[in-house]
Amino acid sequence: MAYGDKFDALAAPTRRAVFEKLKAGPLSVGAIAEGLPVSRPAVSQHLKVLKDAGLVAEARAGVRRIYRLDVNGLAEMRDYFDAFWDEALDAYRRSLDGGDA
Amino acid sequence: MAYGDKFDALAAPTRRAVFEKLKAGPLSVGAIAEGLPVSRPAVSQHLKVLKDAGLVAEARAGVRRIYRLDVNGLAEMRDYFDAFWDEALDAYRRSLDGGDA
DNA sequence: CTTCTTTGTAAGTGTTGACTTACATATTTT
DNA sequence: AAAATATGTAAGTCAACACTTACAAAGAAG
Repeated sequence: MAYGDKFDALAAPTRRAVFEKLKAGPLSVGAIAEGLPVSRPAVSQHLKVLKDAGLVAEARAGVRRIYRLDVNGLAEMRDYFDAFWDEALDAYRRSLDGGDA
Repeated sequence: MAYGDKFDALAAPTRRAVFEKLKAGPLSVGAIAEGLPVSRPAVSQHLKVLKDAGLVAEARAGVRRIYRLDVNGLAEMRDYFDAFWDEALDAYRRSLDGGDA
């Protein structure tokens, strides 16, 4: 739920690959694992991390599980960056103002 | 230089703490380490990772080294998110259009 | 109901990396 | 030039974690 978990989740390259595959649209676990250089269980584990971090969501369809990006989680990260950006620029402006007056 | 390194760099909690401290403005290594629950050399190592990732920059001032946020690196991450966001929304819209027509 | 498909989970392994202490280096100060 | 300050680097340790294979579960299909 915290953005820290999201950064953590996106740190591992394979997990980022999984994440980026879902950018094109919802996919089953098998479809995600296809083409990736790791085993299918590994993909399952990565999906669990991404899901716990709130970056992907899951829907059951028969025996398959369809994963998709979680728009709320994405928005949280974007907001974090926007806020960070604002604060950093703010501090920079302040340093110019009162820097050596 | 790739955004992957940036995600990597921001994955470790202590390193994120270092990063966030610099949000308020440039600081020396000692000042950054102050209050953090790790040794000063650990902070030096974290700063190296952040610098290699292009997230912070360094300036020498006498015997001290002043670290500050690297605005270009921040912009790269923001751009990555913006692009990701756009692509994801695009795919979502396409799925609504041709989904079951 | 048995079989096949799709997925999650358990257990084990090897590597990475975050951290520590000890030391080297460079600049300021006296 | 000697002492003190501020930092980077080397070496070693310990835990976390990404990955594997083997197994369990649950629904689809024959």
